[in-house]
Parts: sequence; structure tokens; C-alpha cells
Amino acid sequence: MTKDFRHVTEIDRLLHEPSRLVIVTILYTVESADFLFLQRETGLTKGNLSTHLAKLEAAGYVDIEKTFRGKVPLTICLLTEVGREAFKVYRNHLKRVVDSMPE
Amino acid sequence: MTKDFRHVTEIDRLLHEPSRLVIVTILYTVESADFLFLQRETGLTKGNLSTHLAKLEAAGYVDIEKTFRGKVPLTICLLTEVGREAFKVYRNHLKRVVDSMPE
DNA sequence: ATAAACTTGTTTGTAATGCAGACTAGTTTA
DNA sequence: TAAACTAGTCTGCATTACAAACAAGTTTAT
Repeated sequence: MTKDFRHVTEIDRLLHEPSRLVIVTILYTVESADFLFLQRETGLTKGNLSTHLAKLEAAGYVDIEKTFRGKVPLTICLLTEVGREAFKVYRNHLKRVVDSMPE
Repeated sequence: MTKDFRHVTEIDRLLHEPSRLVIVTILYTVESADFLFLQRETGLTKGNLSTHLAKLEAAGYVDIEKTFRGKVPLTICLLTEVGREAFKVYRNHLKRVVDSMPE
């Protein structure tokens, strides 16, 4: 048996998707962001961003608040405590993965 | 504009898939392995392993040599030079990702 | 007035992906 | 000669990622 690298497969798939990781990383640093801000920062299309946010919301990682800026609809996104914890866990897991990789 | 985390999205998707990363990591350390050895080490089902290997072969990351051990068919897998390089690039990319993640 | 363009997203359609069970083909053992 | 084993591939299904099309209203230009 070689060294066991299978721990990699236990990583949080929701955050392992690069698009979602970028979204969550941004939310981790800013605490609150609207839809178009996220779109600009991530470079994602609206449809794609919308889907990823819905998935993160379904997992309880982000809260999505529908509101208005004047008369214009506005979607505010923020990380939940669950999401913050999940990010930290993922980050640490990824660190271990990197450290376990052979030279 | 917040810090730019979009470099994450440029990561090698082929290696970003955990199952394939485990396969390639093993091949990186052993230089040569047969199908059943890989199956035991990775914990993947045959079908899944077969598909992932085919994908890695199509990308030129692994060579697959069909041979026989006595009268029994045997599939030998090994990383190509391209695959070794791709692994190193991915590993370094992942290091940068981890280092760029906020506390 | 009303048409054009913009804001802010959601829904839909499509192609790719991951996964495991069914299947193939041959070999060895009972 | 039937059962069980070895070594994989093929098939089908559920999930995913992605972007284009659509929706619903607002602001600007003519």
C-alpha cells in the first residue's frame, strides 16, 4: 500500500468547484455583496452566478435577501455562520492536501 | 474591486477532480501501476476508474499499456512527462490558491 | 408619448461529468 | 463442466456547469 491520498476525495465538493469557491471567498472577505457586484468580481455570467448562489443558499452557506434600491430590485448575498465555518474547514482541508502532495 | 480571487478558476479541471488527483498522485509516486492496484489504492469502482483513466489518457497525462500476465490481461498505467509536468503545475497552483485564501 | 436601452435577475436547454451496476471475455478451481 | 474468479468496458442515470433566452420593470432619448 502506498501512502494514502484518499482523504482528498472527502473534500467539500460544494466549495471545491472553483466558481463557488471564488464567490464564497469574496463573501468571506466582504460580509455582504449584491448580485451585480459579485458578477463583476467573479466574471461569471448572470445565469451561472444565479445557479451557484441558489446552490449555496440551499446548503445553508449563504443568505440571499431580496430588496430594492429605490425602485430597482436588489439582491444582497452574505455568508451564514455555517458558510463561514465550511470555508474554514475547506481551507484547512486544502492546506493538508497541498502539504501531503509529493515533491 | 476586492482582491482578485479569479485565478482559482484557471486551475486544471482535469486534476481538480479529487478522484483523478488521487490517481495521478499515486502514479506520480510509483511510476507504474496496474489497474487493480489502482483500484485498491483509490477505492474507486472499476467503471469509475476506467473512465477517469481514459480521460487522463485522452489528455496525454497517462500512458495505458495493455499486456498479459501469463494468460490474464493486465493494464499497466504510468504518467507521461506531460502528466508529470501537469501535476507539478497543479500542485504549485493549488499552493498559491491556499496561500491567497483569507484568514 | 413611446421606443430604446438599461437594471436585475430567473428559467430553460444543452453538453459534459461522475458514478455504479450490468455486461463481456477469458481463466482457474472444484 | 459448472462455479467462481480476474480484468476490464459499456451503459444508463442523476447531477452539474454553463450561457443564451426570457421576464419584469425603470430610466433615458426622441
